[in-house]
Amino acid sequence: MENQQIKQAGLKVTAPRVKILGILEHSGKRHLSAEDVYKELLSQDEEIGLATVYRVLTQFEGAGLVCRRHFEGGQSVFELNSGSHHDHLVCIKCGKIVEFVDSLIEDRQIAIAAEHGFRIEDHSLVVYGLCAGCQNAR
Amino acid sequence: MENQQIKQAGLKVTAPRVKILGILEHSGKRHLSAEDVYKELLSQDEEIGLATVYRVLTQFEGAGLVCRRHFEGGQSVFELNSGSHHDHLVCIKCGKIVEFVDSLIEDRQIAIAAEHGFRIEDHSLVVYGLCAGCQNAR
DNA sequence: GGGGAAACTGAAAATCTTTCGCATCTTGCT
DNA sequence: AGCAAGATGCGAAAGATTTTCAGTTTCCCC
Repeated sequence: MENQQIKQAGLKVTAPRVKILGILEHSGKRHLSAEDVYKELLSQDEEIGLATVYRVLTQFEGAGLVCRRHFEGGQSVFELNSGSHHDHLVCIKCGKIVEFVDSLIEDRQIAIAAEHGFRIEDHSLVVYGLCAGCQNAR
Repeated sequence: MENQQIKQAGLKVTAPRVKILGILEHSGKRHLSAEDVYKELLSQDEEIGLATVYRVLTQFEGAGLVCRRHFEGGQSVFELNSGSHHDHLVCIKCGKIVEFVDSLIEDRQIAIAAEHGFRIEDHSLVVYGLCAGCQNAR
């Protein structure tokens, strides 16, 4: 259960952390902004401040439990770290997010970085477009 | 000259716009934050407010003259739209930015988007790492 | 070449997201 | 239970960007 993951991350098991991890695991969406998490907590009548949400999410990120993504639009979104890296397809109209992995692209990135003398630490590929539903909707 | 580009964008030709476009074209760097542009204006003794810099850059973006990029680190950077799309390699230590284009990756993106029913509008691929210089520096 | 409406601008105030400061609680260990 | 380290909540602060508003400028037409 959640407590183990938190403990293994070297963090104390506290109510806010357990709640937040629970929300990340059981909310319908895989990608939540800090604000989303906060609203969800409020709707559950939890007395947890927004500052704590940010702090906890940042700690979880440091511990490798979640990943922080900076899509367009100002705020960051967090998602549970599912182990494998993946990229995103984001619908600019409805916000729908599809994850994908493509080893061909990954390989090319490595090759390109090498050509320029870079050692890759991380990367972010986001494709913005209209999903099938939104293309028809207009 | 700059005036034509501004006029063609449907914007009035004003001193701030001409100056800012000039800076984007003639400053050494291709990637400038609003703050960078503002500082450059100050160093030229121009009486142009930061708000105007943001307004102008946003208008230029809407007109397709420049592209706005959201790299990690809070602030956006703007670059002249050179016509062709390209991706970026960013050094997380010194901030060095290298542009690249890879048709293999572009093609895969299109194929992947199609598989998911998306129509691509835009995309952003940023690879973060350490450039050759920074790898040695430690 | 002047008049005026629409567009533009600077400065300050307002927003928005995220982080910090600090006094007060909790957790984990003894 | 008892304590020190670590957490939390709240309000304030910070940083980036946007808006407001009143005064200015540009552009088009006569």
